[in-house]
Amino acid sequence: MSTSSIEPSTAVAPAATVRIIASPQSWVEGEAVRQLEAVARLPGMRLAVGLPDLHPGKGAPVGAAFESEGFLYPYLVGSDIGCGMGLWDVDLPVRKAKAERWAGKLDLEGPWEGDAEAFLAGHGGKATGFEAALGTVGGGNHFAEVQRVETVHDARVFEALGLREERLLLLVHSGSRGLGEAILRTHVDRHAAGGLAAQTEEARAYLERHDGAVTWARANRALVAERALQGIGATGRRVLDVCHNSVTARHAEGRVAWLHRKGAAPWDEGPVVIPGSRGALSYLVLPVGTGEHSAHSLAHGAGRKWTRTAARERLKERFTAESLTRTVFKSHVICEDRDLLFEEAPPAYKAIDRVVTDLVEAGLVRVVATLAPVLTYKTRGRTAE
DNA sequence: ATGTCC
Repeated sequence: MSTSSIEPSTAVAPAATVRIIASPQSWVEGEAVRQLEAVARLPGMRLAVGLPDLHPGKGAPVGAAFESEGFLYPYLVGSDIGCGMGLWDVDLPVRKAKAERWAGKLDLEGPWEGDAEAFLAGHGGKATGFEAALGTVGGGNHFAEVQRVETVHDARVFEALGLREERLLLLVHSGSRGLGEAILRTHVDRHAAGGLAAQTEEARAYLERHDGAVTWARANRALVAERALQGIGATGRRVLDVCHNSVTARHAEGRVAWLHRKGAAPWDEGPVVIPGSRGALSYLVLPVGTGEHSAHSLAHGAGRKWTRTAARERLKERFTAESLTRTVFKSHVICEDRDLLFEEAPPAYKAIDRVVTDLVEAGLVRVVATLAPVLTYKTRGRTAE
């Protein structure tokens, strides 16, 4: 056995530890693994973790967390800085749900009538020039969804969160809209996918804008929730709000590690919701154990199984658009963009149950409750022929 | 993902 040979490449830049937390049943595309390994070779990278929703992204994979030292990488966070999930406890019993009536009333895309700058200030944010978009849900996989409790698995934690089985919930998935995109573009214009030395003025400036986008995105989810609640004639209380696209400093043993999350929920900020696709359950989970193994991160959703193009092609043969506006839970989907309806259909995503089971078996979470959709808002506009 | 390609 030889112990002396060193790969020339590792002698120059030792690759980070690469770890994928997924059972064989959680199929992970080869391209996503290649992307994870490529990230692991970036200067300063120490740990690259793929979560069970790992799938290929634009250059860097989604459903992953990366820890580096000395350098940070805006490109790994991506353009939707601050994107995440907020959950509201709705002051309305399930039996009062009027999905069809509500469906006609909701508008989460038109400009908000109120004072966006003041709303942002109330949530600790400063004006950025993007306030016209505050309170709009955005496109792609973003949504606002009224939910009901399907099953409570951990009554003690469920009750400690002030939740009640008979009450409706509201889950909002949205981000920083044009703001995060503009911040990343400024970086990419100069550095492409390259990183920033952590001690530089440029890194400091990026982090300041990044943190502003995280605050903006959180305020945005709060305003989307406020508009949705107003639309259904209810009030609500924010139960949790977590961001799954960010870079944050972690201080340990006198060193600073830069924790990048790209489609990875935090393990260290209390309970999180891992949403299923619109036709599947969402999971309210409590992080447990130690987060070291998973870079203090969790899966952020089911994870795409088919590309948007493939989903359109395959699903248009199997389903009508009309049939996709109803789910197996008898819930409604407001999605007047026909292509998006196919792109976001449940079969385009992995099975959320398996993704969550993988997290449970990895000792990362305990399931508190499952949540079923009642009414999902995707989009009203853009009716593509 | 994106005041998204006019």
